[in-house]
Amino acid sequence: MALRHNNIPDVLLTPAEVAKLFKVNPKTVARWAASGKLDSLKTMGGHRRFWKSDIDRILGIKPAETRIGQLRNLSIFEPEDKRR
Amino acid sequence: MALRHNNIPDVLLTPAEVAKLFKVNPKTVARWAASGKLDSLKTMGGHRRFWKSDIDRILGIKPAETRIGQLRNLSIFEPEDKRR
DNA sequence: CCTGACTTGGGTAATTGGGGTA
DNA sequence: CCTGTCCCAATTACCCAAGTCA
Repeated sequence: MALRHNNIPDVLLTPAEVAKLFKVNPKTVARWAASGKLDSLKTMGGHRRFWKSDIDRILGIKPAETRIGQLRNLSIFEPEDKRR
Repeated sequence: MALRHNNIPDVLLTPAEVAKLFKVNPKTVARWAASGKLDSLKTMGGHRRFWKSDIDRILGIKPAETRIGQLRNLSIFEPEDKRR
């Protein structure tokens, strides 16, 4: 799994990041989400975030790892006595 | 294990942890709390902590799919109207 | 030519990110 | 080192008009 500098895997992507991957306008990505073509969740402020696993699967880059699987691997979900 | 106001066992997350989960800046999480969009409590030093169950729910993760969620699924911790 | 479905781009308001500071 | 707060620029959401095409 791709790890960031802080050892936390990238799970969500911003509209701009998705747009760069597909080489489309960020506005187009928003329309994909609005029309249900691409699943997304929203921040408390209403901005969209996309599941990296969805994007990877669509791009055919990686054998899809489930969203839950990715989240489970986050260190903050480990038992507190085994952190760090 | 921290107990929430409704006596349901829960886990607390720091602003940085919540920020990573939502792929936003920690300062954004602080704004959510300051504006009442996200429930939080404050440590004795004035720093915020967030309820993991809140984050899970917003992210669209079913309780059964998380560690703490497994505990919450015990019927004795479930609200009457939601027991199964 | 007209029509309906769809896509694209502009304008505006709101949210977010990053710097500086405490 | 992490966080809270303020400021300002960048990003995004949403609405709506203009354009495309069958």
